[in-house]
Order: sequence, then structure tokens, then C-alpha cells
Amino acid sequence: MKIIEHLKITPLFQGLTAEELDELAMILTDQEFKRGQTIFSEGDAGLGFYVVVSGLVKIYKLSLDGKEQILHIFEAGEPFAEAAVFAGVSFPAHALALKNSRVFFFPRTSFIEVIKNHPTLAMNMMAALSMRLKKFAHMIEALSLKEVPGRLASHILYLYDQQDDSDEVDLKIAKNHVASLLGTIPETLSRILTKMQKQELIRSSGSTIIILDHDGLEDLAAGERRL
Amino acid sequence: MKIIEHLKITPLFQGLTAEELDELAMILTDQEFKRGQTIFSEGDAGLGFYVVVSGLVKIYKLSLDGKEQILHIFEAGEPFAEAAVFAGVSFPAHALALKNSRVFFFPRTSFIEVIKNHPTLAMNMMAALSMRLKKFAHMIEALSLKEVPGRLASHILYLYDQQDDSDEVDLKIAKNHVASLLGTIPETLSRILTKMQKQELIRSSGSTIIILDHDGLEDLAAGERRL
DNA sequence: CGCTGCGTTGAGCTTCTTCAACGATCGTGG
DNA sequence: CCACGATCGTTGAAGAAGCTCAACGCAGCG
Repeated sequence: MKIIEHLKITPLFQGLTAEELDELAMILTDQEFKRGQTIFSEGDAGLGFYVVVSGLVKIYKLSLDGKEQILHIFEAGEPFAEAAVFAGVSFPAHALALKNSRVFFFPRTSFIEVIKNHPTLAMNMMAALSMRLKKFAHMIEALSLKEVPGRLASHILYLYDQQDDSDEVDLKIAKNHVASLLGTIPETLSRILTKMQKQELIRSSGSTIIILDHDGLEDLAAGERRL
Repeated sequence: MKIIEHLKITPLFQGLTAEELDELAMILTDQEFKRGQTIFSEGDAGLGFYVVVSGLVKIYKLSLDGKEQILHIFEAGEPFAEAAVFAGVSFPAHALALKNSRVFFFPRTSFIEVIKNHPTLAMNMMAALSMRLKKFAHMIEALSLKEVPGRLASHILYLYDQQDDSDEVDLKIAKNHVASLLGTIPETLSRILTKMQKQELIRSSGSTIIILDHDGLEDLAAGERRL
């Protein structure tokens, strides 16, 4: 698949003319990362941002004693590390490929030149940044106001909305990572999944969750019920 | 003080020409809120964004059982609720005036017209959104990877950096609110402040903290030490 | 076949919250 | 100016939630 084709289906670049897409294609670098490979580390100079073409990328923070908090998991079509470009700072987190991944890299200075002259792109970028902020606000709320069962229920329902149709939801990442995304540890996650099964809220096998009691999960997510 | 004067010293509007500032002045509404008054509530339609002219505004989330998590405290010159404008969604949190406050309100549609034609403003806005994201990422990291003493130490040092010069730091908001900002409750905060005093890390009287042991606080903030 | 990473379960412990009581402070109205 | 209520702040005792440590099963893969 050609570069332009990929750009065309990237939400961030919707509404751009063929010329604008060409301009972007001129400045980007096509990069490959193997599963487990680091894309950048916290503190690295933010010389540009990325768009995932294929694969899966996690953005995460580490504490001194090695505990990990995942901030994002990005799939094909999603940009990441854009904030570093505009804030003009170093990356505030680590990025690692969870699967073999292909990404486009847009160098900071060239991209700024492009975006200055293309209001549509700027509007798209502001919308993308705003959605990120909303997601983060939601995460802060979850971490501070909800207990782990609530966060998990909320996450399962979020996945359900994303992957519409059936009651069968795919976690898409290892339970390990789900724990880190929810701000807890694998042991706690495991225990809570077991409890949820005992209460007939879900059925879990491998990385597939079958939702048995929708309303029950909603109540948990809202904090109106406990396990 | 005239509206234009206020706009001129607002960081978000730095680098704009006099004509651009005039355009902005044309579309804004000048509003006053008394201490304790709600500016908007979670779920309200995001019809525009605000800039604090004077006073103090808190942005916060509430849980069902009434616990509060503060996302931001904004002072003069800072914009808030910009994300709702570009994401085109309802406000994801509540806003309330902590002191009698004056704010400028910029209606969504008019502002979008302006920003489309003024790249400098767009760049400033992207920078502002990016700084917000960075702050949120930091908050998520703190909530998930640090314990309360670490978060408090980190917050004190943050204030210290903001209010340069002396070792005397002003919390600027009630301890109540500090607790909510750090994702904990007043009781816990109080106990930890007491412990920090006993260990000669700080001296606390009212809303003023005197830093006695800088390195000790750094170590706490980094998680290399406990109380 | 054995290794490594993932997942589960149990026991004990730490941290934080909850509940309750009480003192201090501040602003307001009498 | 004082009295009052409201908000804020502190301290104690008990309980809950989640983390640590440890052991073990299981699967995938070289």
C-alpha cells in the first residue's frame, strides 16, 4: 500500500487536499519496529511525532521500582507524541512496539511549516489533542474516584462500545497490560475477574470476555455496586 | 483595565497583531462570577471556552458519593475548557469560581472562524493543549505510581518552582482543595503534613509551607524515601 | 525438552479511607 | 462588638482495599 493511501485513511488527515497529503508524504519517514522494540524513551528530545500505520504501540511511564502505568495503546491510524511537537519539550513517557509495527515519523520543524499554512490540518490536530485530553481526564477520574472493579467494568464497556455488535469483547492486549492500563497489578486484576465471573457478570476465557450482565457492569462502573 | 490590555498579556494570545486582538475582543463576552458560583457543570454543552481575567477557578470531577477530584486550578491569564471547543463535545467536568472572578467567554463558532485564519493563534492553542496533556500525564503518573507523601512532596516542589525565590511556599488554596487535587482526603493530607514536620522536612503554618529539607522532599517525590 | 513470560491463588501487611469527635477560624447578622 | 453557624483542620481508632511476596500451573517457542 502506498504512503498516500495510508495518509488518506488517517483520521488526523481527513479533509486534506491531494496536494496537502503530498506535502506530508514529502516530509515523513517510514519506520519499522519489531515487537518489544523501544520507539523512544522518556526524556528523549521530541523531534517529531508519529502515526501508527500498522501494529500496536504502548505509551507508558515507569516508576523507580519498575512499576508501569500505561497511558495509551495506539492502533493503526492513530497519531502519538504530537504534544511533544507543540509544547517543544522532550517526550514525557516511553513508547514501545507491542507488535511488529510500521509508523510514519513527521519531523517537528517541517511539520510546523506545513500546519501553519493549512488550517484544516490545524483544526484536525486541535481536535485530536482535545480528544486526548478528554481521555486523560477520564483516566484521572477513574484512578482517583473509582476502585479497581469499577475501572475494569468501565474498561470492558469501553471496549464493547468500540467493537460493536456482539457481547464478546476482545481485550486485545495481555491481561498484564490491562492491569497496567487500569493502574493496578496482574494479581488484583485476576482476582477481580474471578469475582466478576462468580457473580455471573462476565465469562472470561483467555483474552476474550463475554458480557453476561450489561446493567451489572454499568452499575459497577458508576460505583453503584460492589463485588 | 481595558479588554484589549487583558488580551495582550494573556499567554495564549502572545504574538498576535493588534488587528487580531481586536477581532477577539469583538467576539468575547465579559463575565463575572462570585466566590462559590458554578461556571458550568459536567455535561453542559460546550458552546465556547474561557480565559480567567482575575480570580481563581477550579475544574473538578465528582463521584456519585460526593468525592471530588480537582483536575485544574486556574489563575489569571489561563484559558480553560478549550478542549470542549475543538472536540465538539459537552464539558467533561465542572467549573466553579473559588474567588470572585472575572472571565472572558469566547463562543465556539466565532472563535473557530478567527483561529482558522490566524496560524499564530492556532499554534499557541496547540501549545496550550499540549501543555495540558503533559500536566495530565504527570497527574496520572502520580496517582498510579506514587503514594500520597510522594505526591504531596512533588506538589510542594512544583509550587516552589512556580513561586521562585524563597523557601516559603504558599499553597494558594485550602488544604481541603490540595487534598482533592492530589487524589486524597483532608484527613490523610493532614496526617502526612504532620509527619513531614516531625521529620524536619518542612514547617507548616496555615497555608504557608517552609521548605527545610529540599533534598529530602526530592527523594520523597521520586519514591526513594518514605515517611 | 526446558525456558520464559503469563496467569492464578493464598497469606500477610501497608496504606489509605471511613467514621467520629473536637478545636480553630472566619464572616455575618443581630 | 459579640455570638453564631459554617467551613476548615486535626487527631484517634477501626476497617477495607489493594499491594507484596511466594508458589505453582500453563502455554508458546526456541
